Amino acid sequence: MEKNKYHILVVDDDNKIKELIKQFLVEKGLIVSTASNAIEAKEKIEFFNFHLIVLDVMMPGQSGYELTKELKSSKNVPIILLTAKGEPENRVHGLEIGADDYLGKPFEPKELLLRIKNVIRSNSTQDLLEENKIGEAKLNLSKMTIKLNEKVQKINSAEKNVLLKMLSSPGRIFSRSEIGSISKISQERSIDVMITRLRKKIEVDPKNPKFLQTIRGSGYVLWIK
Amino acid sequence: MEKNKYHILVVDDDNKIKELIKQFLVEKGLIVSTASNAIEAKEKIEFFNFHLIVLDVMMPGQSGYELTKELKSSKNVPIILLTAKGEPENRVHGLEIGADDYLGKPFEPKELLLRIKNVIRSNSTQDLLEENKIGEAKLNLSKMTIKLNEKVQKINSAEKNVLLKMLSSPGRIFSRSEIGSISKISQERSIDVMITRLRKKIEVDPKNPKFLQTIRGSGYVLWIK
DNA sequence: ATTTGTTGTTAAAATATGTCAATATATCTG
DNA sequence: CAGATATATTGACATATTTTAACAACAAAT
Repeated sequence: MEKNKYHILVVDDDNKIKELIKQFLVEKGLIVSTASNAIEAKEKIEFFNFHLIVLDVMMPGQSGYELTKELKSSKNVPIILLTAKGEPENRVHGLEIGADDYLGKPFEPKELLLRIKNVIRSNSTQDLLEENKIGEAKLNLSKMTIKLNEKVQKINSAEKNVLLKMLSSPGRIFSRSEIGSISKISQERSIDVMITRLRKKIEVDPKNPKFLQTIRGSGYVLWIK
Repeated sequence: MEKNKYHILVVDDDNKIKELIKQFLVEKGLIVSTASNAIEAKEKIEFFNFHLIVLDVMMPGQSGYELTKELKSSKNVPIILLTAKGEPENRVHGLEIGADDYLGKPFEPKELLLRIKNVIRSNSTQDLLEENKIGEAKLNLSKMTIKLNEKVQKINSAEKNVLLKMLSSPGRIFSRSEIGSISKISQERSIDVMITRLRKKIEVDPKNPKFLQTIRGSGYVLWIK
C-alpha cells in the first residue's frame, strides 16, 4: 500500500480514542481526517471522497449503524465499524447493512491497519482492472475482454467504464443518468440497448439476468455472484 | 514535486471547503493563499505570482468561468476549476475557455493534488521529457523514441507533442480539435491516421488499443497502465 | 541531381457503435 | 383485471472511426 495515497475518515465521539487512532494511522503514512459525530462526518463526506471510513457504532445522535445505512444507500465508500466490547453478534448486523468489516474494542492499532489495508485492497480499481468474475464470466477489463463459455467477447470503452464503476460497488443501484454519464451515452433508450448487449456478454441466460438486474424506476444493479 | 516551492491560490466562497482544501494542501507542503470571491482573488493575483489557481465556478459576483476567461486573456497562470456535482458537460465549457483542468465536487483531495501536480508539471514539461512508460512501451520524449518489444521506433514532433500533453493528464479525454491544435494537424481524418500510427508504436495489440482509446463522439484518452 | 524517407492529406472499404422504431414483455397502480 | 408506464428486444440505420493504400510535398542523404 502506497503512502500518502489514501484518505481516511475516523468518526468517534471519544476524543481520546479518535486522536490515538489518527496519530497511529498518520504515522503509517495515511491521510486522516476526523469527526466527532454523524453530522460532522457527513459534512466532510459531502466534500471529500474518502477511501475509507472508520466508524464507531456507539455515538450520541445518529448511531454508526444508521450512518452506515444512510451512506451505503447513496455512496460506495468502504466502512469499518468499531463496536464496544460484549456485542459479538452485532457483527452480522453490521455487515448486513453494508459495512465492509467490523472490529471490537479494544483492539490493536496494528489490527485496524491490517483491516484497512484489506478493505482498501479489495476495493481498489487497480485490482478491478486485473481480473474479475461476474458469475461464470471472466472479465479482463484492461484487455477489454469477457470470456464466457469458452468464448471471448470484446467490449468497448463505454461498456468497460460502466463495468468498472459498477464492479466497485456491487449491489449499489446506478441510475440511468449516472450510467449515461459514465458511458457518454445520452439517450435513455440507448442505455437500455447497451445493457442488453452487455447482458449477452456476461449472463448465462441473458433473458433472465441474474447479475445485471433492473430496478424499475431507479436504474440497474450489478451482482457478482 | 518539491515542497515549499509552489504557491497556490484557492478561491471559493464556501469558507469550510476553502479551509479544508487549504489545510490539506498545506499538509502536503504547498504554500496556500485563499480568496472568497473574484475581486479578492484579483487583488492577490495582482500582488503575487501564483503557480496555480484553484477556482470554484459557483461564486456570487463574477463566476469562476468569467474569471478564468479574464485571467487567461492576459496572464498564463494555470487554472483548475471546481464545479458542483451534477454538471458533467460543463467540463467541456471549462476547458474550452482555457482552464487547464476541471474537477467535480465532491472529489478526493488526493485527486486534486494529483491534478495540481500534473498541471504544474505539464507547464514545465521537464519531468515528462525524461522517461515515461505507457504500458509496455518505454518513451524517451526528448530523444523522440519509443521502445516496444526491443524495437526502437521514432516519433515526430506532432506525435511527441500529443503524447506530452496527454501524458500530463492520463485519463482525461482530449477532443480531436484539441489534439489537432497540439499537433498542428488540421484535418479530422488525418488525426485518425496519426492515432493509428501512434498505436502501432505504443500498443502491444494495436487493433485492440488498451492505452490510447477512442471515446466515440468525444475524442481519445490515454492510460498509462 | 537523384534517391530515399518522412509525413500530412485524401480516398475507399471495413468495422464499430450509438440511435431509432416497432413490438414485446414486465411491473405498478387503482 | 385494466390501463398506464417502464423496460427489453431486435434489426435496421446512420454515423464515427479504423485501416490500408496511394499520393504529393518536402527534407535528408547519397
